[in-house]
Amino acid sequence: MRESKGRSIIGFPSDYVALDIETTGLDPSVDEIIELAAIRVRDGVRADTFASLVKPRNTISGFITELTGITNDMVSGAPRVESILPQFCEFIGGDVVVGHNVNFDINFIYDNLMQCSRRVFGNDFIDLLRIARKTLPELENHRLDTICGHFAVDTTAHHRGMRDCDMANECFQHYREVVAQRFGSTDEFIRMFGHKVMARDMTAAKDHFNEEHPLFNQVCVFTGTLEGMERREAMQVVMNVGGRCSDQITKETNYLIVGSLEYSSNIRGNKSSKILKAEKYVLKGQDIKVISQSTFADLLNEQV
DNA sequence: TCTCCTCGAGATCT
DNA sequence: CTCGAGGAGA
Repeated sequence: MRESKGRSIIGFPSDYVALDIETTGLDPSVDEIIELAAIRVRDGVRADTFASLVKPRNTISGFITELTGITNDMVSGAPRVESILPQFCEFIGGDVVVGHNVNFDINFIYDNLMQCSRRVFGNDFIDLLRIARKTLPELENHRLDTICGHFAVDTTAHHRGMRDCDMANECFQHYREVVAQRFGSTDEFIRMFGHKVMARDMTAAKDHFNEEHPLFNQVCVFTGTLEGMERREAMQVVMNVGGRCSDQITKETNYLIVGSLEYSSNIRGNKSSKILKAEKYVLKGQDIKVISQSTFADLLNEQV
């Protein structure tokens, strides 16, 4: 299904189409499009727009009217999807499509276009939700209105097509700046996206260390899932006290910090390969300390 | 060291 | 769906 769908990509082009649709529900196989909206951007500025209500075959539920403000009266004189969707797609052309959780919109467009025109919608797309999660991990959630709140973007008339389109597009501009600020540059962000954070890529946030700290110059390896903190954060803390991080047990390893292994697929409470490897090295006389997360926390807080 | 795989957890869209 | 963690194999 959806064989010729475009690919989800990460990027910050200056030419693209931002879009948003409203529907009668969440499921593309049973629900219908009731509004289409798009903004064509050229050289980073809004060049043209497209907006239209769409008349569905079934009536719009009270819940959806409450949510979007779109009533059955409003769509009674609107075009059917089979007549307006091809125009919409013509407006989009071959552009990269941008939107918040745009995969949702793409699926509705793909299925409807296939059904009424036997054509595929193969445009590549940039899902701003992915960029938001990577860029603003500290937010409590990554719903569009929450992100707009963070960037002080106006959310008046939220859940109408053109407004959501504008909101997402404004957020896109903000991501550019935040990404450049937090990752050095958009190019660096794109390069790192989707790659595991390797221990060797970590750098300390300062260059002066207390050489008496128990983790100073100690090589630390993590296994399992930590509680209340991501592995990346933990590695950062180690770096910041002058320690070093590695992804695998070697002759250089000093500490193995063990998180919870119960969520891991092929482990199921058993020992991970890193633990087994560490125990082998210990038998050969190497001094690897296998410690729990709480012991790790104690070491960090130790004042010398 | 690198790429590709599996699995479970956790969100977001209307 | 996307992501992180760990594993297998080259």
